[in-house]
Order: sequence, then C-alpha cells, then structure tokens
Amino acid sequence: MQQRSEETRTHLLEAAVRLFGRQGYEASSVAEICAAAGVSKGAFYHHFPSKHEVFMQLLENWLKVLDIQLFASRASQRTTPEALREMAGMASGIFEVAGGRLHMFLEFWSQANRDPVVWEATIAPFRRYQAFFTSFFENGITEGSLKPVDAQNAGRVALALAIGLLLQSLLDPKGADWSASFKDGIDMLLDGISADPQK
Amino acid sequence: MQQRSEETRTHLLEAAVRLFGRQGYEASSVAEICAAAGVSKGAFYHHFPSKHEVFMQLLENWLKVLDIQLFASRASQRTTPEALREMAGMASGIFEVAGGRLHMFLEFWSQANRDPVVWEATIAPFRRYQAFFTSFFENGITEGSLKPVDAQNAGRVALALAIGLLLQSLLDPKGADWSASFKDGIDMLLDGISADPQK
Amino acid sequence: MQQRSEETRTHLLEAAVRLFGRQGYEASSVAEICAAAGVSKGAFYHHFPSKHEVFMQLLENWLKVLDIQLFASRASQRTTPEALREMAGMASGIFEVAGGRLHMFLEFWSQANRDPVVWEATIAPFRRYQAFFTSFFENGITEGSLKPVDAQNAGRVALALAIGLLLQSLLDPKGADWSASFKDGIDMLLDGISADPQK
Amino acid sequence: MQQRSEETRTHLLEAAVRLFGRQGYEASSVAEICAAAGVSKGAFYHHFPSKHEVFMQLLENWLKVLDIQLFASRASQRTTPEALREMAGMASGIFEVAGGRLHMFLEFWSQANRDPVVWEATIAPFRRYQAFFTSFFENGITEGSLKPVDAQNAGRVALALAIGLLLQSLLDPKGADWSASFKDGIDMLLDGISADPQK
DNA sequence: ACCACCGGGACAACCCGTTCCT
DNA sequence: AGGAACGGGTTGTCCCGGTGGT
Repeated sequence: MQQRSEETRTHLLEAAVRLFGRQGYEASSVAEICAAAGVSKGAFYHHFPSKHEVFMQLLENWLKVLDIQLFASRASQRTTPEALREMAGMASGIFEVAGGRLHMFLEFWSQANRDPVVWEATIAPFRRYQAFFTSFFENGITEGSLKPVDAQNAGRVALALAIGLLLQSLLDPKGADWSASFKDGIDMLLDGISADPQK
Repeated sequence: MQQRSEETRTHLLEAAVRLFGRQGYEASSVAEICAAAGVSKGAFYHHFPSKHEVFMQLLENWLKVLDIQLFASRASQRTTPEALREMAGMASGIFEVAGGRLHMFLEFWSQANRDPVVWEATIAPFRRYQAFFTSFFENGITEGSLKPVDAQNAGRVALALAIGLLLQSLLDPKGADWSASFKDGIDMLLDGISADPQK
Repeated sequence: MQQRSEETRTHLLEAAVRLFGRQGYEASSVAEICAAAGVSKGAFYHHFPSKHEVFMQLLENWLKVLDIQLFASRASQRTTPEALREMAGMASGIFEVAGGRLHMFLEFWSQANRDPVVWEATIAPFRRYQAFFTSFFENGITEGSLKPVDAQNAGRVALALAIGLLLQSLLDPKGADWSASFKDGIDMLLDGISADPQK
Repeated sequence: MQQRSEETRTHLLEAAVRLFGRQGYEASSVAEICAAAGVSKGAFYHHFPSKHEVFMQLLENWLKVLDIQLFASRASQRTTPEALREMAGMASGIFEVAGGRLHMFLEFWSQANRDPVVWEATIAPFRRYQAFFTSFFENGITEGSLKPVDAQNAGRVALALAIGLLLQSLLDPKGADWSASFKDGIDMLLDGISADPQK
C-alpha cells in the first residue's frame, strides 16, 4: 500500500525535525525518532539508509522552501530602495515562521563544518541570497537611485543584517520586535547609500 | 607539584578546544581529548567533573576574552561616528583571531538551545554587546552627531552586522575580505544615521 | 521468530544465575554474562533494561519455585506433627536443589538491605513461610496434638531452623548431612511441643 | 605523631564498616570511605595496602568480638538445660547489639563464597560455636539431664536457631520480639530433649 | 613517618546505529 | 515492515601507585 508507506515516511521526517531541533542531531537517537513517529526501527531503515540521510533529506526540504520564499519576493517594481523596503516589510513573516525551525538551522551549520556535502548544500543558498541582494544593489546603482558603493559588499551587509537579527531572535525570541528591528536596519542602510540623502 | 597539575589542565583545555572546534562537542570523545592532550582519563576526571564542564570552562574563557577586546576599544575619543569607525577598523583582528574558534561558537549556540545554563551564559554577553553599541548611539544622538534614531534598534542592527558577517566568514572564509566588508557596512550604517551626511 | 527470542532470554538468565552464584552480583559484568550466554550486549539490553532487572527476574523465578514446593506439601492429612515430620523428610530435596543456588540467596539478602524493592520481594515470602508454619502449629494446638504454645513464635522458630541449617550447609556443604540434621531438629522441636511426648 | 596516625586509621575503619554495612563492599568506593573518614586517599593507602585489606581487618575485629562474647557466657553452673536457658536469656543483648552490624555480617558471608581466606575466617567461628553448643549437649547427656540425642546435630540445630532468627531479625527488625522468640525456641528444644519431659 | 595531590589505565554499565531474518 | 540481535563505543568511576611536601 503506497499511501501508508508515504505516511510513515512523513511521520518519520516530522518526528526527526522535531527532535533534531529540540535536542540536536547527535543527541537524538534513531530509537527516539521511531518512537516519536510511532513506527518500528525496521520501518525506519526501510525508508532511509541511515540517520544521516534523514538529516540530508530535511536539509534539502528546507533549502527548497528557502528558495521558494526567495523568488516569491522578486516581483515588486519601482525604484530599488522601495523594493528593498517592501521586502523588509515582508520579512516579519520569516521571523515568525522560522521560529521553531531555526534550531534546526543551527544544527545544519554545525554539521556543515564537518561534512563537505552538508557544507556545499548549506553554503549554496547563502551565495544565492547574497547574489540576490547584490543584484538589487547593482540595479539601484545603474538606475541611479543608489550611490556607487561596492554592490558585493552591500549584498553581504544586507545578508549579515538578516542573519544576525535572525540569530539574535533565536537566542532571545522575546527580547525585542525583531522584524521591526529588521525594517529599521534596512532603512538605515538605505539612508546611507541612497543617492538623495534623506530627501 | 602544582605546576604540573596546571599544565595538564591547560593541555586538556587546549586539546578540547581543538577537537570541539574541528569535530563538534558530541563527536569528540573524552578518550580522544585525553589522547590529544597526552594524559590519561584519570587525569581528565581529576581536573574536570565531566565533559560538559570542560565545555563550560571553554565558554567562560572565550567570553572573558571577548569582553576584554570589547572594552579595550572604549577609550577612544572624538565624535561617536569616528569612534565607531575606529572600532570597525580594529575588528579585522577579531575576524582573524576568531577564525579557528568560530566552529566552537556554533557549538555554543547549538548547546544554548538545550541547556539553560549555557543559554544564560551565552545570552548575557550578547546583551552586553548590544547595550554597548546602544550606548554609543545614544551618545551620538545626544551630542548631535547622529540623527535621532531608535538607539536600541541601532545597537541590535550593529550587532547583527557583526554576527552576520562573522557567520558568513565562517561558512566561506575565503569568499571575501570580511573585515573590509565589516568596515564598509559600518560606514553605510553611519552614513545613514549621521546628522551631517559625509560633510 | 518468537522462539529464538525466548531462547536467548533463557540463555541470558541461565548464564546470569550461574555467574551471580559463583562470583556475586557486583563482580559479574554484563559482558561476562553475555559471553557466557553466547549473545551480544545488544541482545542483553534488548531483553532487559538493566543488569539489576535480570537480578529481579531471577529473584522472582526463585521465589515462585519455592512457593510451589511449599504448597505442594500442603496436601497431607493425619495429625499435624506427622504432617510436619513428613515435610521435613521432603526437605532433603530442597537442600540438594538449593545447593548451587544458595550463593545467590545470600546475594538477595545482601541486596535486600539496600534496595527497598528487593527487600519487599524478599521479605514477602518469608512472611508467607512463617505464616504457613504458624498455621500448622495452630491447627495442631486446636486439634489437641500440640501443647498450647505461642504458634507465632513456633512458626518463627521452625523457619529459623530451616534458614539456619540452609546457611550452615552453604558455608560448609560437606560438613554434615544437613537434611538429616533438619529432620532431627524438627523431631526435637515436635517432641518439645507435642501433647503426648513420643507416645 | 603516633596518636594522630592511630586516629586516622580508626576513622578509616569506622567509615568503612559504616559504608560496607550500608551499601556493601563493592558498592563502597575508596574515595567514599576517605570522604566519610575525612582523610585523603593518600592517607588511606598509607594505612592499608588495599580496600580488601580493610575488609579483612574488619572481619578480624568482628571475629574477636564474637569470641569474647562466646566465652563470657561460659561461666554458669547447675544443670545443662538451665545453663542453656540462661544463655538464651542473655541473647537479647546480642540481637540489639548486632543490629547495625548484621549487614556487615551478610557481606562477610557473601564474600566467603569467593575468597578462600575469608571463607576460612568466617567458617571458623561457626565451627567453634557449634562445638560450643555440642559440648553443652554432651555434658547434658552424660550428666543425665538430657536424652541421648545426637549431640552434634543438636548443636547444629541450636546454632541454626540462633542464625535463623538473627537473619529474620535483620530482614524485619520490628516484625517481632526476636530475643523472646529465641528464648521460646530454646525452651521448646530443651523440652524436646530433656530427660524428664515437662516435669 | 605521614599525608595530599596527581595521574594511570582498566573496565563498568549502558546505548547506539545498523543489519538480518521473517 | 517488524523485531531480534550485533558489536563497537560512550561517559564516567575505580583502585591504586608515584612524587613531593610537612
């Protein structure tokens, strides 16, 4: 029966993401995952060749989601600064959605230091995000709405802003309105590099 | 002999930081640490009650170092923006020094999600750094060299910049001149909130 | 296959009783038990949650056997003294059977001082045996074949006789014909409390 | 300083007897004993070559005490049965005194199964006790106050009575007035083998 | 002589990821 | 897909010698 099989697989994946996020990869045993998913170990190894492979699947899924979010916010028009500000506004969703999943993210990064495959998979979206931001700034510069700064660096800085605030929000979720901080940060940055300083 | 004892302890700590950084906390066994330090397990458990305690010691030492670096750059005078820019210039050292140890940092953060003690120890310096930046911005605002922005948020943003770039430098050490990017980022930020934009 | 599982479990239990009896509980390592049973440690912990639980299982089994032997000799008729003497005659089997297992018994008692669970499990049958003997004596008194002694104390004394001789037989198995001594002891006791002394 | 040395040794011994009795020999670590005695491990191994030797010392002391108690009750006169009854009356002290120390006794027995030296040392007093009782009964038989029973067996039975009740008192200290039970038991026994049945 | 600290290395119990058989 | 078995590996503890002060 195919459907049941698919369900089992999904249950396993869900249980794994829950446990990995809560306790970390190493601290979560296969037995635990199976128990949480309500299946036997036999089933686990029927669906996945190893625990590590589950991790990789999770990573892959996560990256897919990130990509979708990225290109969803590509549509907006008008001047570059305004497009960026609009994106920043949408970021509030990210901070909320990411909430529970961010712990897994840290787990991914930790693993990236050791496993080259994970490293490759983890760094790829970073490069894409950075390139994404960079192209924004390049557009702004060529269209004249931004000062002729180093677009590469600007991209890195924007990404750093996002990452840094995400991390802070992870460690101290109630310490501030992080999405508001993000908007403020983007504003400051744009004020700094807009061609017509504080109009 | 007291000296030998201290040496053993130091060797253990050094071996631990090396292994934790390279392989992660969980993946580094006590036996490995002992072998790397050239001592027996008896010695290990004579000096530390548990592997976790070694981790905590390392965390504490690291935070102490950060604090020292942070407050060392407090002395500078003149206007706030210039002080910040000077700090940013010094940051290059941090990126280099941190290099090898950043992997451990990720470990700390990962652990912080689970162990409340680690969490407490990890979040405390974050708050201090943020407060540190915030006070800078407050000074700048009262002295009139900065626009009246939300100093709290500005502090968070500055910290995010540092963290975010640090993280990127971790994942892709040779992808860019990260300390230069940091300087650029601080410049952009300051340009955005300076009262008299690049005079 | 269920049968193989049961066999493994039995092998483990048998190996454990052998080793515990020969070397004691603490001195017998799980690895040893596994080796003696010809299974892996994984199998051990698949069947039992801990070494201590094996011990408890053994205790339980042993007590069950004792109970069966005890109540098997309940059927006999005629006067109480004769029933007791008959029981004493059957006791020879106990001394022989117990032989190898008595070391384990000492282990049980030693453990009973520390673990309340073991204590509970150990003391319960004692109380039952004592009650068993006591009811015998009560019957004898009401039917007039015994003098009106304190049946409770008589029960304790009879039990003490059994225990004490068992213990001596443990420490010095070849020092005497212990089951004959037991018969003699019961005889003396009955002579002491029979209503019509050795008719 | 000699006195201090002796004190340390005594502290160690006392701590050991306390811990061995409470937790058993194997479960009591040298470190624990040292901590309980308030001395360092260095001191321990200065006074005793090994943990086992401490145990042997304790055993030796214990046996010495037993011997003293045994020969103290030798004095009484008159007919043998009365002497025995008198002894039984004195036994109450034993049950009380033994209280805390009996756990150690079990420990001795457990160890006796393994170490031949301990076995020898443990069984010796048993033999002496048995011989002691036996000689009593022999006296009684030759003087005509007892029936011509097998004095050896009678000795074993009397000893069994003592041991069995001691053990029961150990497992269930408040379950009965054990010294009274002992007196009753001796009475029954003597009634059974006295030459003039219940006068 | 006595004691304190330090260190050694063996080993304990327990658990883990994985495979095999059904 | 399930359950039994595998065996290697984990942390932590233990008993015990050195070495050097008092």
